[in-house]
Amino acid sequence: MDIKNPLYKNQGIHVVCSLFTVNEGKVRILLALRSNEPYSNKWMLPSGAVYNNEDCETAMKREMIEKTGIDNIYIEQFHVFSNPKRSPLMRMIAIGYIGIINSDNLKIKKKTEKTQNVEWFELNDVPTDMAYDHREIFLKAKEALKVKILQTDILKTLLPKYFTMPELQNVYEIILEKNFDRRNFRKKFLQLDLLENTGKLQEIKGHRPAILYKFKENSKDII
Amino acid sequence: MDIKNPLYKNQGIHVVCSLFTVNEGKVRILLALRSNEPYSNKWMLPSGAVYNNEDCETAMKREMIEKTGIDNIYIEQFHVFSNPKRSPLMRMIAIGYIGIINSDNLKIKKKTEKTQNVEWFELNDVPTDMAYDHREIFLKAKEALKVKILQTDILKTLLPKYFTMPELQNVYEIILEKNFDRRNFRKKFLQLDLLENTGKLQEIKGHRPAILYKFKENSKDII
DNA sequence: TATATAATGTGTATGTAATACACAAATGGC
DNA sequence: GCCATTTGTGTATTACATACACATTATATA
Repeated sequence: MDIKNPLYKNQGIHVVCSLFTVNEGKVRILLALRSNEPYSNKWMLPSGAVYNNEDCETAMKREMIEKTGIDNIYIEQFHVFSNPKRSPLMRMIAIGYIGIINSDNLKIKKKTEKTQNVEWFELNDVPTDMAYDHREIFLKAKEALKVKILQTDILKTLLPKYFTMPELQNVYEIILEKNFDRRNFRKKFLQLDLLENTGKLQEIKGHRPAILYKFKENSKDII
Repeated sequence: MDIKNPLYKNQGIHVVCSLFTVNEGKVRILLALRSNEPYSNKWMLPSGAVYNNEDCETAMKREMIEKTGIDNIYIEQFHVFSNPKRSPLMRMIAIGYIGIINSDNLKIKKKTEKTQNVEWFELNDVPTDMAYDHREIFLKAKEALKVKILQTDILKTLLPKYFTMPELQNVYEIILEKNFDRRNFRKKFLQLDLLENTGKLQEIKGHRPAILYKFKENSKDII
């Protein structure tokens, strides 16, 4: 970071995103591989500095497009990380964001000069030795996601357009780290009146295919 | 703010606290009167700059002691305010905190050079033309308090040591901005097994006095 | 074509919590 | 002693959460 650049001279404010998606029934998070020091060759959460002419949300979306090529994500701040030693070079606080995107909308743009080497990791496969305090940020984001999946309608953003009931249940079980009874889960979800049976079936071999559901248009929040 | 001071040169990070308490059955918030420009003579939420050798929580507690003389508060961050125009002099982001203190613990220290003119306002009497974007921060803090009163045990910190069931219900009704049935509220709260009947009665004239309750030692969170 | 395999889909009974609602009891003031 | 005011209590109904077992639909294979 060039601290002479007047856009963020001595600014010390970073935004950092834990971007979640679901695809092939797995919950995944996007990481970027560092190519420079410090923490060269370590994985990190996509992040960047806030310019003085933008708010943090704008900065976070701009950084995501620049560094990962991913556009049109839903983001929400969840925690500020401000340990004075969290960055070895200079004092940097980080505004932590949760990002949500569904895998249908996932079109990674062309690489540019700023684009980093990014990859989706299953939640269980996230490396433990990440750059900076990003491991801590990731763990706290997972906790924030638990709350949000129960209290908001981010689920609609997270899931692909069509999904089966077992897939939906699986996403809940992975995020909340607990298991549900299949019959009760289905009953509860259907009576929330959020889902629409598309009449179509999953294409799968070897056993009975599941019904494909989608979210109703204009369905209200879960709460 | 002296931007040459190396402790927070060009730092641009503020912490700001919405400190709540309950006394005489009323929910109140602490405001400070500005004596300097900008916004001279307007009320503001207690706030201050984060030094480079401390995290935000430490800075918030230090500022509260310095500016208001109030020590030993429970604080929790709830939102970052980062509109580039929120402060007219320079780019300042604000980490918003909710603070909770019970009125028994409220010993305001002696005035010092830095101490501001502070006052407790009932939630309904908070002035609408506050300094900076502090009105917006206050409104968002009230919303965050609604969530926290339902999902955490801040209630124990908020209330004085002894309180009556109608007082408790009143705090809930003010914060959540809705009314409860007296019988059901009491039943629900007692079955949570958080309260202890002290056997004492409220001292009041003109009608039946209410029983004084206190929180049980080591009682678990409400959730 | 009959059977096995592997998953999905469905219904009912029970317990627990939320809601709705009306009257009796304790104090102070007159 | 009676009134005014506010607190304290119980019960019936409804909605939601939990526990649990068997039938159905598809493919694979003998």
